[in-house]
Amino acid sequence: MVWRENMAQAPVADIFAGKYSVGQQVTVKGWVRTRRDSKAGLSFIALHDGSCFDPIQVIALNTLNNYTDIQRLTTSCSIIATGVLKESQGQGQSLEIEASEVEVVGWVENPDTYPMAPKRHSLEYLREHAHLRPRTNVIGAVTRVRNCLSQAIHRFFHENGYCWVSTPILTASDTEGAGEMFRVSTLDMMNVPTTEQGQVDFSQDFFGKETFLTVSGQLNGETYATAMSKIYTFGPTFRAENSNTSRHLAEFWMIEPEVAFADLSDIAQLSEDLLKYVFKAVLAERADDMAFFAQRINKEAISRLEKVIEQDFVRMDYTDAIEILQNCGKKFEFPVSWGVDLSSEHERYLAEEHVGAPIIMQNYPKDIKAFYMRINDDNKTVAAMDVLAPGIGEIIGGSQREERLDVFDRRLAEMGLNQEDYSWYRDLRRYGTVPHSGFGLGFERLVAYVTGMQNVRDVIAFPRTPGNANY
RNA sequence: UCCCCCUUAGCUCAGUUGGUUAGAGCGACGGACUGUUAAUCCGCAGGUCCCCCGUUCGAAUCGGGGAGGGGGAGCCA
Repeated sequence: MVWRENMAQAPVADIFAGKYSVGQQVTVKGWVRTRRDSKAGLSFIALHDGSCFDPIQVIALNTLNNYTDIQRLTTSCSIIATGVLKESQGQGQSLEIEASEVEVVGWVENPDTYPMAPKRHSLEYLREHAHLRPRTNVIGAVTRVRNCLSQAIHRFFHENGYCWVSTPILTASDTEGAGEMFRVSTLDMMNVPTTEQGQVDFSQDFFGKETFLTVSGQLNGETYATAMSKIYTFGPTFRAENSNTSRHLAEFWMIEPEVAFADLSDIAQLSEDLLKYVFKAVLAERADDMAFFAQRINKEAISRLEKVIEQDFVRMDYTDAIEILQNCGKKFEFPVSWGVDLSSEHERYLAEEHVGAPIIMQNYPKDIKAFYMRINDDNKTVAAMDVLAPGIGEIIGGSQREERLDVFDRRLAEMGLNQEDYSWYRDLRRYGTVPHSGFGLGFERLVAYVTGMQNVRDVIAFPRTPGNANY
């Protein structure tokens, strides 16, 4: 064992997992959630250390020499408690620690104004105290589930022979078409160098050209997929869009698998397998946190995941979806006809009412999709797919990529894009081209869907949104 | 970027057609009680009614502007 078990500190999760036996001496380190005093001459301290949902109960007898201090403990004081692990005499918990020593490491000054009172707070309020909110039940649970999902995603890809590629965050490619980009520059903004034409002279900038934060690792990912066969990226992504919704962040994390010798149906199946795998992992590994979400956030948090794991995702062609929407007898704010992009109300109707489960929507009109998507034989649609989840909407967007150089060049020309700007991307089609496909999974949307949390700002540690980069 | 809503105690919110001293619950604090479990009971403290300007004898309340927050739409993941 490289990492020796630290006998001086027992994670609360390990205690509840039975890694310590009753009668054994243990030391726990963490923060006070609540303290209750009994006239029987003892205090009950609920201590949490983030390792699991439940706090451990520490019994502090009034025979401790610092018992008067212990009676002043309030929420979030940090303590180290050592004592014997015992079966609890009270209801509500199986195990507790009868402390022989309780060291107060850090007090909470002025408990009256400490922002995280032991009571229910609104999620909006917690957002405004983002540095203290991980100490709460909700955000602690979100944080563990998020971690569980991250680990499960890596495990899924690893077990299936995928290679994790870290694609660049800084990019000079401003032609990715996925949205507004953040500029990255070391130029003196008070004294910007200009060209003779009066434009900003980016040749004097750090990289000698205009650079941005990435909006997608896909194009880079394709280069590695056409060598390593199966790759994925998992990293931060940036969009400078002025989006103010519960589903958008300026900085978010995205998982982008890219697979050579794979067509649209392969990638659709991959998305379904991946989601089911991570759903199972969360239900198995974070039952405690999921029970909390089911109790307090969304009654169906667990049952709907169980249901989704059981059934096949419904595959639906865009063209069929349009027909369903036109014939469903429902009035939509935006009328539906073949060629229009589906809006939230349409996607929500299909996923939540018509099907009641995740939908894999496929084969969209080429005019509403990106330049790199593969043209279908009908010459009207492209091999694109979106996974629409009930309650959250688009969670995955992907496609088969256009691998035929002549078709690709024609598409570029149609869209008024320059071949020179895509020289290395075109090379992939010139040198040993191969059908390949991939998708992007919005990680925060995934965490929100799994937990039932309604706003992606509550499932990332420090959300960045227009007008807000605090902490 | 567009539409709508909100801002009153540490937190969540009431606050009548504009009227004198702005309320409740929770939290905090003090006490009672108790192998308790955001426990219960009693008590106490706590307010720049988001900011600025205006209308008025008088503004938490009405009008204008600003700031912050939320929901929805679009963009997308």
